[in-house]
Amino acid sequence: MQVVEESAAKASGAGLTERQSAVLESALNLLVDGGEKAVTTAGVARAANCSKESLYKWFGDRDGLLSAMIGYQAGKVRTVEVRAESLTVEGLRRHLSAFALDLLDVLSGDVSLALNRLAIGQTVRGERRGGAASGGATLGRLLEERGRRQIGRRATTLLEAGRKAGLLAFDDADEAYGTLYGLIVTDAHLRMLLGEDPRAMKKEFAGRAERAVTSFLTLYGVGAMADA
Amino acid sequence: MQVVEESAAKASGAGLTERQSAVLESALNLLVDGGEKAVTTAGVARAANCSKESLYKWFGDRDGLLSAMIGYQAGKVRTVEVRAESLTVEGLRRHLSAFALDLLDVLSGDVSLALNRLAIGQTVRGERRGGAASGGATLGRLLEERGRRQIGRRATTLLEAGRKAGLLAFDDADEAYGTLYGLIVTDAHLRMLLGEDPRAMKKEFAGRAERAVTSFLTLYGVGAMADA
DNA sequence: AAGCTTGCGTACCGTACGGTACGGTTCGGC
DNA sequence: GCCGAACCGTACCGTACGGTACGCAAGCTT
Repeated sequence: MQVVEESAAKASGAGLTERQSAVLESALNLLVDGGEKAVTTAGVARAANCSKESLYKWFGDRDGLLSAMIGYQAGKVRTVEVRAESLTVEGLRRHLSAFALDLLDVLSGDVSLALNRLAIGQTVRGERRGGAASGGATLGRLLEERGRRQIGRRATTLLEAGRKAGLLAFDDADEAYGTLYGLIVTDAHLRMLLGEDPRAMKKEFAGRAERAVTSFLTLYGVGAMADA
Repeated sequence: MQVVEESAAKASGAGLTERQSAVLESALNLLVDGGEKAVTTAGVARAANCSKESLYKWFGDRDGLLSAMIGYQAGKVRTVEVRAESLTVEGLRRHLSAFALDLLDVLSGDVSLALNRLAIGQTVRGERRGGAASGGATLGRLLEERGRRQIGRRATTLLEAGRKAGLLAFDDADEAYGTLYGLIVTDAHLRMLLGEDPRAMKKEFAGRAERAVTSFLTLYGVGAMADA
């Protein structure tokens, strides 16, 4: 039994045909420059040259579509695993700076901002609205799991490597990561979510990243690390 | 010419009668436990026992109503000016801790979270949607001006006082404040915006504030400040 | 007491959107 | 060459909401 559907299809996300991925891509574009209200079922269908009926067949629901959009986008972000061996002072600093820049780049991305706005807009009082199609995971949680946690893992492994190499000192890796995150991002993310122009902020990213890393090393670096 | 309207009316906000303030209060309650979609003109009218016609007469528009809600709530937050004279080492630390706790309390408040979600939900790609009634200020900008900046001023004056007393060392007060903000808040605000239960996080606020202040003093404190 | 303003309650209209149904078309399999 | 599945395009339905209009009661001003 030769299953064509499996050989030809299956893009990045979990069990999505190419067609469906293309549709989600269109939907994301729509979301990016129109906000949530621009993502109407008719609008997506028109933009993607597909029928509403297919949308409902594939995603079940408008909420299902939104969830799929988040899942799809999150699936595209692959965090580069850092090879932590042979970590030198300068190497750690470089890796931290690279991480800081990557983090700022991700957070300031058009799609990321749009999806965060979407998820936040759906959120109500600690509970989330709208039942997602695939198993009850909600948009906010989804975004947190697939985005934040994912990128956090990369950072914590880096920090652990630094500690193991005797370059960093901390008790709780998550706490240290929290500090690093705060130093890097401060309120930039929220300001962008509220509408501040990301392009204007991107110019400051390099300096911001450097300062954050320097401060972080001052706080958690061992010995002469801070001066590196 | 004895103007009754002025003697009897005018609550906290700019030119709002008591009745209107009461209506806005109802609307805020509605927003807090229903999200933006719960704030319908009919719903607000019903909750506040007023007519839709009055709503439109007073606020002109649904967007005007939303703007008024933000302005009203922002008007209620009065930041306590710190008397910066006679600043001691311990005093500075206490003030910083108090600020940190206040900040976390404000950001985790139900109304604050709801309004931030509202403003973020209205935001699209650097521009803001929906023309506010009063002069074109938009929701995101409004929230930023009246909330963030306001509370930021309190912090920067405190930091300036610390520097003048020779307890802190920094070049740019805003930059130092940014660092302080990041250390205190990290990603807690965003997590709450995405639906994390604020009550669960509030338990960690005290410890979080202390750690943040200690770190901040390590970075910017002069001499033995950090050990205070 | 008459008149006017204010504002409540309700009914109403237009529109936009989520969701469904149906006819027509393309494409792979027999 | 025929069949069925998938899918497009569109038309359709119900509902919900923003915004407006009208009728009517309460509280002033004169």
